[in-house]
Amino acid sequence: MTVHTARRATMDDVARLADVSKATVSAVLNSSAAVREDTRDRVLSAIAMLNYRAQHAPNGRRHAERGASLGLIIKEVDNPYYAEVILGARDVAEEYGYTLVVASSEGQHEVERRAVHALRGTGIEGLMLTPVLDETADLAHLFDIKRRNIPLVLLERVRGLRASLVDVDNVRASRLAADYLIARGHKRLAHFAGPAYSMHSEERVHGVRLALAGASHVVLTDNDIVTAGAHLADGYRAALTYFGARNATSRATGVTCYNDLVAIGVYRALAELRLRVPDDVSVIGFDDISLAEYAAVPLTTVRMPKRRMGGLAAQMLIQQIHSHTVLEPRGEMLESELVERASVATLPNGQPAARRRVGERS
Amino acid sequence: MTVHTARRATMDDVARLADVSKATVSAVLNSSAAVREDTRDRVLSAIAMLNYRAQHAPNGRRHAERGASLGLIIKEVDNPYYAEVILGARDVAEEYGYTLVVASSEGQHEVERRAVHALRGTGIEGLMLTPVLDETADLAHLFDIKRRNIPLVLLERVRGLRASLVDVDNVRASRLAADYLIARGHKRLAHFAGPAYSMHSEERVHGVRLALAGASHVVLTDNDIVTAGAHLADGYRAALTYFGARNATSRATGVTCYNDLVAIGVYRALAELRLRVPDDVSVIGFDDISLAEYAAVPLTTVRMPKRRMGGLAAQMLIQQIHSHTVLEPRGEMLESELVERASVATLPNGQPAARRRVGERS
DNA sequence: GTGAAAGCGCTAACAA
DNA sequence: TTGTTAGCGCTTTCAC
Repeated sequence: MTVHTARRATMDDVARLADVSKATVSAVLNSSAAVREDTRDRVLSAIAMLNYRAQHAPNGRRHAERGASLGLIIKEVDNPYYAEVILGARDVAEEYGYTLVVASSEGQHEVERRAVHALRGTGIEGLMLTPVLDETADLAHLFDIKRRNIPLVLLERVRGLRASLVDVDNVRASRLAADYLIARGHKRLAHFAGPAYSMHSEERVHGVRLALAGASHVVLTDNDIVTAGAHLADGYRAALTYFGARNATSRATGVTCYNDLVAIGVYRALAELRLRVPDDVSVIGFDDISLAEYAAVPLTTVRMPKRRMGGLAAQMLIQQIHSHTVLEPRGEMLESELVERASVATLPNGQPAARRRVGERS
Repeated sequence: MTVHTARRATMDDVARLADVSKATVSAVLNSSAAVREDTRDRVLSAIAMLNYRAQHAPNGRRHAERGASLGLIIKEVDNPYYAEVILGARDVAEEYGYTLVVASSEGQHEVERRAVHALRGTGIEGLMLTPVLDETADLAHLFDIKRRNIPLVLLERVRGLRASLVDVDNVRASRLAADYLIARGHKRLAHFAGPAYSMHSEERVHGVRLALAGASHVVLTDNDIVTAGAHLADGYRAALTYFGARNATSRATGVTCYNDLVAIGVYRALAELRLRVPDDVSVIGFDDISLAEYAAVPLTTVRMPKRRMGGLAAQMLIQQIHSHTVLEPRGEMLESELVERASVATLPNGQPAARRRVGERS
């Protein structure tokens, strides 16, 4: 009975079938005017009949009324770090009446590209982005955003793209974590690094290397920098391999990790290998997710100002949105600090632990 | 110099300022046709001048081309449970070429309402939702979705709304967790419950009560059901209060928790109170987030099929979207299972632990 | 390469 | 309560 047209049903189709005008259909859809019961029903069943779904209308009042939204693209859904960033952005967004919608690239460049495209299509007012950086990185979709003058804030630097940025000096933060281990008397270090698509991971590795460069009596070979990843299982596997293949004289006594999740994974591997934290191995994490405080051995870590990063990014984005002129890109570097807990031991010749801050403006 | 109009600049404004036609502006924005270098530049600087940002066009080809998206509204950003659900939904969405965009209500009904509204406005093709249920729950925005025939899948039942559903029988799952404790010889139980806005929390409390009803020799007073929440800190605080105020004879020897996060929070409180898991207190979580396996004492818990829930929801949603007819709402109940790890002790008269499954179809 | 004009699917104003 | 008509801002022919 039904005539199957290839195209999607339109409001006109519904109006025709229900034998009313488009205006009436619009009215029942939006409750914008009173419609008699039976007319309403006719319209509704016509909608059901045709499986009609409204498209978009770029129209006067209504267009402004509908809740505006801000987009955020992250790289890992199952990473509490991003959860905190989201929360920070969300709070500010809500405060200004925006709904925050988030998508994740899961570290895949192509997915990021499509997400940007899709989000752009959904009519968000502005976009925050933690970019995926791989060697093949094609930035076309980002230049597209710039060309269209869509407000944009980056949460990790992209070389060659002039855009607002909120970030932390990861080199410095990571370096001072390694320095902390060195100051505690550790002579042999290791670093469990993050995923390849992360500029932050690169920076953190670099920070560790810088610390070592300033301490000639401390050892860290290329084999002591092991690629783990961003998750619990990554740290677990990497540590199992690293410590499983080494004895007390050939392994590091202190390790820094890409993030807290990796550190907790390392914990587990250590436990299985009957190595105690911090007696046998000292561990430092990164990010300071809430879990760090809840670990059996509370984790010493570098605190990232996650909520502030998200909040500030949203703030800057909204500022761009509200501006009547094009704003100059702005770069904000936030500070991090070392949080001392119980996962680092002071070795015989080390300086005793004392609260110290990392990355403060002198 | 600039004349400030209240309204947002339109394509016409840009065209006029650049002294070209709208068609040309459209061409440079979409790279849909070749435009001479200098014309392009004129257009681009006109865009910058006016801070023009494109609005939406509900148009022929282009409209279909732009990446389609699916919406998902969750209740807690910083809960790994949802991260897994998202991942499941995301995988299926990607498989079918959709981008998943997620928003969070953070348990607030009003925020949910606005998120639904905003997402609807962004032109998503369908919506998945974990509804906030509070006493004042106004369902208008959900009926709105139905009225507009926007494909919808619920991830928690809403009374009075006929819509597709993916869920787990939480009463049963929770009940069997309590049964497990009873079978291990525990005579006094407690339950650390979740947030008020969660139907699942209610169901889990109910499940515990049912288990108790079938075991007259086991004690659980109203005081043994304590409202904690959904996070680490909630479990920590609740357990500190509960166990801090009781001695060995007046406290539970086995507790079940709303979720794993609460359980890990309970762990910490117990450690501070010098109570050991499972020697002094046995703990069961809920959800089986990956952290459960990584806890110092691996956590026994009820595994929710999180990824499958998300994946199935997306599947059902896409099916509705692709359908040329309106589909009947479909309800899928998924199965959960008890995962035995190390956090439950068998008491003198209890049956020894043995792998057992919860909620299997006989 | 570029512009004029027609049209997209929708909402809004007003008359009936 | 309903239909007519006139837009909304954008894309897309199709001449030139």
